[in-house]
Amino acid sequence: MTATRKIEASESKALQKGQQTKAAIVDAALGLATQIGLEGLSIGALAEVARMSKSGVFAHFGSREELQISVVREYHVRFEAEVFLPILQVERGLPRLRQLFANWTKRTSAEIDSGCLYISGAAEFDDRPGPVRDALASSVKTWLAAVHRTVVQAREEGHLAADMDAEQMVFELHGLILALQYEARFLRSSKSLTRTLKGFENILQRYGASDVRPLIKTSAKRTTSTKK
Amino acid sequence: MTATRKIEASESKALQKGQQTKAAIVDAALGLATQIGLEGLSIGALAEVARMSKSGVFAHFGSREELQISVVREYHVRFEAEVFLPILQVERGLPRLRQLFANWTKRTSAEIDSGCLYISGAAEFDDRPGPVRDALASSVKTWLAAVHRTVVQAREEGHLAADMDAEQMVFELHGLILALQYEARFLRSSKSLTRTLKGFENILQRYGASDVRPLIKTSAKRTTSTKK
DNA sequence: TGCAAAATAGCACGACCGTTCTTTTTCAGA
DNA sequence: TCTGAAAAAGAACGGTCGTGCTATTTTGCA
Repeated sequence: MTATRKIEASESKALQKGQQTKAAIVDAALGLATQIGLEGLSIGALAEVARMSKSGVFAHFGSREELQISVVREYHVRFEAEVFLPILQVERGLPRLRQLFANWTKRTSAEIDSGCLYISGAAEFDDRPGPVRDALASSVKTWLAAVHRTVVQAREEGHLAADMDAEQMVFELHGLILALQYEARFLRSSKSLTRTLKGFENILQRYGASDVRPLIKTSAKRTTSTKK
Repeated sequence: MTATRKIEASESKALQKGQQTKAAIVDAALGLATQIGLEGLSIGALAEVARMSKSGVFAHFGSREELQISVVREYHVRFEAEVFLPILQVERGLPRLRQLFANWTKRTSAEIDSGCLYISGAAEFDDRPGPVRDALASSVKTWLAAVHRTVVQAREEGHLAADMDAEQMVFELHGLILALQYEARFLRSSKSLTRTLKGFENILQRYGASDVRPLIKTSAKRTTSTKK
């Protein structure tokens, strides 16, 4: 009893300290991975950035693969916190969908210099099965499902056409983001952001957005749904 | 003079033989690169596939970078031959644009197993300057310019709205292809092809295509004109 | 057929990789 | 302050990498 409590206490304290530096390592690893890719992420380079020894870094993960998975998980948390969670405070329907795409676009634009793990990771692991790929795909699917839910809500609120295809719309929105990343980051095209925003308005119009405005502000006409 | 001719003759013969095996190496390298990426392409693995020694392979290129560039160039040639050149025999305007996108989609679909160098390469080299990146970007820009030209022609033929934004349309088409590749190859979604074709029709309608035919229902290869 | 030259092979190098094992340092709790 | 465990460092391993250098084989023409 007493012995057990003692061990637990020391463990929890030690874990706190250990995971603190581990978090710092993951933070540095995330920076490296978004720049040179998950595959290019090496423990030696990471140790140099983190100002630690190779084995010191390695001990926190046990394998390179586990390190990569930790990076993916951390990216997921940050992506969610930056893009998804804030939109929950915007009223359901078209306003929230607009804010979602605005956040998504903003994040992707900010990543033109750093790189998006969901995109570079997909290219690296698209035919490389394993837990890293699984973690990546799981995160992306979670996000796309959230986008889909937001679209469906907008339809339910009557802000989109009742017979519109939500999955199709998500596919097209995803395409805009991918094109933004590709043309801005790889082709260094400066017009990509404008094209993306314009494409979003086109899609909204296509799917019968009742209120097609280029900007986000003001309130929607109806907050209650007319049709399910 | 005689010496010159002799040297030239022997060189041309030797070059024929040399470049013959070199072509075989590049062919094998292309297969490897589309699977594991340009960065993952190693001379050792390539030598094994080509059933040659490492140094035997290496001698043909002088550096790994030169090998990568050769692969990019070969990919460009094949892409052009498969996607671009055939559409020149279709009448200008909307029919040709339709055929272009059909070929593009077809190629991308076929590459779900093998991988598209223009997409994986972009992710790998988006912030890695150098001749490989230049070769990749140059090829992609050439292709996108061809797409743009085809769109402009369709507008000039009166098949698209006179005031439509050609660059914007190309951007959105590119997004569809990228989403197709991403969702089919990485997320293993079976609906991607249908979504891409539907998205194409949406875009055509958006930009005022005078002849909006659904590509999905009519499986027959009914082109508006086989020869013009 | 002989011969130069091209094509290919063999080999070794330094560098970096992930990983393991051992030793040292750090640090919280009694 | 002492102590034992956790954290970090150090060193070494087998492996692969790209790339030179040197032989050997193959090739095409006089």
